[in-house]
Amino acid sequence: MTPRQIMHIDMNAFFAAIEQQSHPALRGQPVAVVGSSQRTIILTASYEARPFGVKTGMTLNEARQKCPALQLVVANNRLYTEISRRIVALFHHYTPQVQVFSIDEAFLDVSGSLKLFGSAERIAQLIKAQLKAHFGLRCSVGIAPNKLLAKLASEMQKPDGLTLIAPAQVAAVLEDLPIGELCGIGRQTQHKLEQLGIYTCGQLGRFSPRVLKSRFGVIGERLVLMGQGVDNSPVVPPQEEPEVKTVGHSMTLKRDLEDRGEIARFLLQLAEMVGRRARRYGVSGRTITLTIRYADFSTFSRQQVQAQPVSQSEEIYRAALRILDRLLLGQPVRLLGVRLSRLEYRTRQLLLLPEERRRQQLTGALDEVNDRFGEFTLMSASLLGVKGKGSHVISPAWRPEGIRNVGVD
DNA sequence: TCTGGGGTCCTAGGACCC
DNA sequence: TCTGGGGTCCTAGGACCC
Repeated sequence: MTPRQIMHIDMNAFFAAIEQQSHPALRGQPVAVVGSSQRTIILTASYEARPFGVKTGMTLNEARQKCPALQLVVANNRLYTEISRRIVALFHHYTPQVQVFSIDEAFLDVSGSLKLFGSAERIAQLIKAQLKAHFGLRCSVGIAPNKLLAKLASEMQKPDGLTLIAPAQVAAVLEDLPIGELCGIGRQTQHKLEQLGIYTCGQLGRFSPRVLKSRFGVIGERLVLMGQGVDNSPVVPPQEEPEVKTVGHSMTLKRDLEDRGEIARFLLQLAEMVGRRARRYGVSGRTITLTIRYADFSTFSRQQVQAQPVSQSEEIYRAALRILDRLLLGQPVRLLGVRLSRLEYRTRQLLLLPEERRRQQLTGALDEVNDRFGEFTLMSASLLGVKGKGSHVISPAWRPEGIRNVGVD
């Protein structure tokens, strides 16, 4: 069996680069894209800002301290989404096997396209040239026999990189590579592995799967394979991706709240956002989860199962409120979240009572107006007292459609 | 002005049933 | 007074990704 040729494409400083393209004055400047709310963080830093130490996840204060000349730009989600869609369309010129991994990352299986275009490297060069010509954007490309290694390869050269890992090079590349470099091994797992004396992928690949399984459960066996660079997971195009399993929204409040009435109004806002998206997907769900983060950042959640699946904002709101009513709040609340899960995709229109159907139709019309004119153009009366819109910032992890599928099968 | 927001998957314990 | 077990559903938390 000939090895697959998998490509991972990572747009370099995607949001910041787009802003620099649309605002020439920002070109060559240290730029950071941030959310619109007050308690936001750095979403993306341009390559001019990175040498100062400005990084994703930083607070604005910290970033400004490190780089006083930093230009802050509020994220323009619609623009990023549109450009992402056009870039994915460009990828489809080279293969139908495109997996959108996030708004700025994709996997391409080009194994079937080599005869047409010559080689994977050639395809990468063509894509890079087109991204530069059409969008003025750079990317880092990794080419390898599987997704795990392609992703690793694309990380190796930034910005504007093109890195190949041929099957014969895999063992040498991994031997001394720190385990934390692999997608799927985060800080906690890295720390636990290090306690076992495992620091490099080479060591991980030689470790006993049985011992790791006893410590890590199912992923233990996978970890050894990852250390060996083995990953048979396919590139999954959007139409084959599994259905979304949960729909939720959360928001960090402008200031910490103690008043239950105020908290309830934000819950209504979140329930409305969740309900509207659920209805747009055509789903309803039986489980509603309320998440609370206290001022000290400790976070917990409580859930409630409904007798029937729901998608109406009001029902979601009432469930969230019932959960809140049972809680004794120990501290001021910093963040609120509402999530709908155990989703069902059947819309059982025929089973509805006439009254319920009328209400659904009304909600549908409300959704349509909101979709066209933006969040909260129309809303329940009790929401009118809430100042400001939902910030609705998307992160680079946002995807145009479908859901993420990390993992090594 | 310390620390966003959207997801998936796994685990562990308890309730409950046969 | 003894201390089975398998299965499912539910809950809460934590690790991971961008």
